[in-house]
Amino acid sequence: MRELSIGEVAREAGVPASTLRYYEKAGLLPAPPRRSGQRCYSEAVFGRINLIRLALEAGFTIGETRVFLSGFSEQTPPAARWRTLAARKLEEVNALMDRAQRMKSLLETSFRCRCLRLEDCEKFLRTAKRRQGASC
Amino acid sequence: MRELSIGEVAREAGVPASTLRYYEKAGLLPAPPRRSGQRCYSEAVFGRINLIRLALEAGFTIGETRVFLSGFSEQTPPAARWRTLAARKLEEVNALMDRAQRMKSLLETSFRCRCLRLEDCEKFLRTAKRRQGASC
DNA sequence: CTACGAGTTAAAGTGCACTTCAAGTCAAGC
DNA sequence: GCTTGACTTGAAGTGCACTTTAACTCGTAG
Repeated sequence: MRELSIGEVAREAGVPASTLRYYEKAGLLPAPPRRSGQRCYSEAVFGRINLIRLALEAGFTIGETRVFLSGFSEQTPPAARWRTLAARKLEEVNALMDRAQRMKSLLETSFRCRCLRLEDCEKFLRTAKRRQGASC
Repeated sequence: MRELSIGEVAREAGVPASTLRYYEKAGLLPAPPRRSGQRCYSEAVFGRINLIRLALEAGFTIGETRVFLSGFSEQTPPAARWRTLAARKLEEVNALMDRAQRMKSLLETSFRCRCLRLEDCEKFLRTAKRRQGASC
């Protein structure tokens, strides 16, 4: 299997080397073996990096992402702690999608309509807050 | 129209008073008239606060939110700058929803399946990254 | 008159996710 | 042997969105 320096991993993954070191110190990336002091990665690291980026971009903190990842690497069935986190995060992700959807509606509507006063769009907002589909 | 102190607004809107002052200094909330030095809000402030929270929760920065709000309050047709921002942000919101959807799929799948090794789920991830619906 | 709670300000502090810096190590090329 | 470039470390710095602090002013109740 191909062996990669931190610079190569950084280039291919599109993540700064400093970030990879940071993830390692934070416990998100396992410390790879060293060749004369330098990190020597296998290609498997890319999958791990993708998981980390996905989790962080979905709103996980570093600490939560660590638990999330540990849930995958344990040999035992998913730890209760991980399942709890996953369930809670699923709700958060749902809430995030809700907000994003509302913002999206608001942006799209504001392209179509020509509210001259903020108040009008606040009315839209109040409607959009609970159910979407109001006209402005 | 009802006049409200910063404390009342804070309580009813569920936002700390310090945050309202911060929004004012940042140019997100218009400075309300003062009664013997103290801020005297009208109920209209709640709509504005809702807009701000929605924008921030959808990933707008403070600066972007300021432009976004100014687009609504101008008497002229939407400023070009605002339309540009809105278009760009619409794309970002779409990307955010994409990532959230992938994270959601990943979380839901990891509830259903029992990956014993991280690698298996990385395979899922790679599939999920482009199109969703892979089985683990 | 005094005490109190709620408000005011500028300025400093916080937590997160990185990023940059300073000083040093290492292998390869000239 | 010396230089170069990529790497190493711990520590300090950055940007954002607040939050806390310190010292102060008000209006009202007792």
